[in-house]
Amino acid sequence: MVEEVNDDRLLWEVGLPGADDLTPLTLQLIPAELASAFRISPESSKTMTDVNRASHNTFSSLQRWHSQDMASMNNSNFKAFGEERIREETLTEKDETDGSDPRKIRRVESGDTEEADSAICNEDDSSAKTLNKRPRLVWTPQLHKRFIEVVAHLGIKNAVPKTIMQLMNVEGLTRENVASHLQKYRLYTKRMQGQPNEGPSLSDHLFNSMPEPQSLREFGESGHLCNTNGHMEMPYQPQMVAMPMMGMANRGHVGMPIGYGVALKAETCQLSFDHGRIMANIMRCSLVKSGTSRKALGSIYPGDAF
DNA sequence: CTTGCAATAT
DNA sequence: CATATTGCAA
Repeated sequence: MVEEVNDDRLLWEVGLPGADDLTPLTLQLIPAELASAFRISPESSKTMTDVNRASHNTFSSLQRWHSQDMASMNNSNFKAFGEERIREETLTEKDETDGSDPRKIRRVESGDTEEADSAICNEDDSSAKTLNKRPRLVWTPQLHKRFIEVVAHLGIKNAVPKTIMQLMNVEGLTRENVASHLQKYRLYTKRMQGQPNEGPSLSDHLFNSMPEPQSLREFGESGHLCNTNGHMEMPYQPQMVAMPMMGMANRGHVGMPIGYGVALKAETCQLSFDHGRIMANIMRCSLVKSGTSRKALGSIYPGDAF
């Protein structure tokens, strides 16, 4: 899995919109007002040459960076994400175009698809038999962050397992997973209120290592980030970008936070690395109604990783 | 049917 | 310890 990152093309193929999904170069992509609203500098007309050059530069940067920091990438973040990724790929299997309930994916087949599985949960076959069990979820920092963000954006009122699960939008994540984590999280926060700061309980690494959600909204809340259905659109698509970046990509700001049920669909973007952060300059993009394209490069909302 | 919780199980 | 399950009462 990880090795595939070495294939440059993969970076651009995995998860990127297909040619048909993209707005033709000839079209004006962002209305002036929208552009200013999101502080996207006025678009100078780009030619195919510009686009290609940008792509090339990006490749170069990535390659340089990749080979240069590959060593340091061998640690926690990277590995943690790798695990998460495997899980998602495993659970996702084929069907990725909506449909069906991920919970039902109880691994009906029995022949192959073993490799990933066995790595996580091997065990004897005595009782295993046809009982294909979903590997236990690992709440990686990335996942937890996602969880925290969603919980923070929902009111305490709405922060219930089902809703959280939906908003997290992580393939394979079940309501039970969230419920369990939520239960634990609540205990943690409660315990933290009583004893504001105590000995860094060597336990809750995850919770403790993370800044508490600033605005735990008391009420339903509305406005930004929520569409008329009361749902937020912020797909979690870790497989979108080359893996090595994931550990450090957080907090990279791309233009302006975009909410209001709108997602940024980028055609090409140029990435650079600054102080360990990924800076992305979207050269061509279009605003799409959120939820229409799960394959969009990414939806951006305040604080989201890119 | 979903939640929240506590007790258990893995 | 971290998660998953289960049983029950809202």
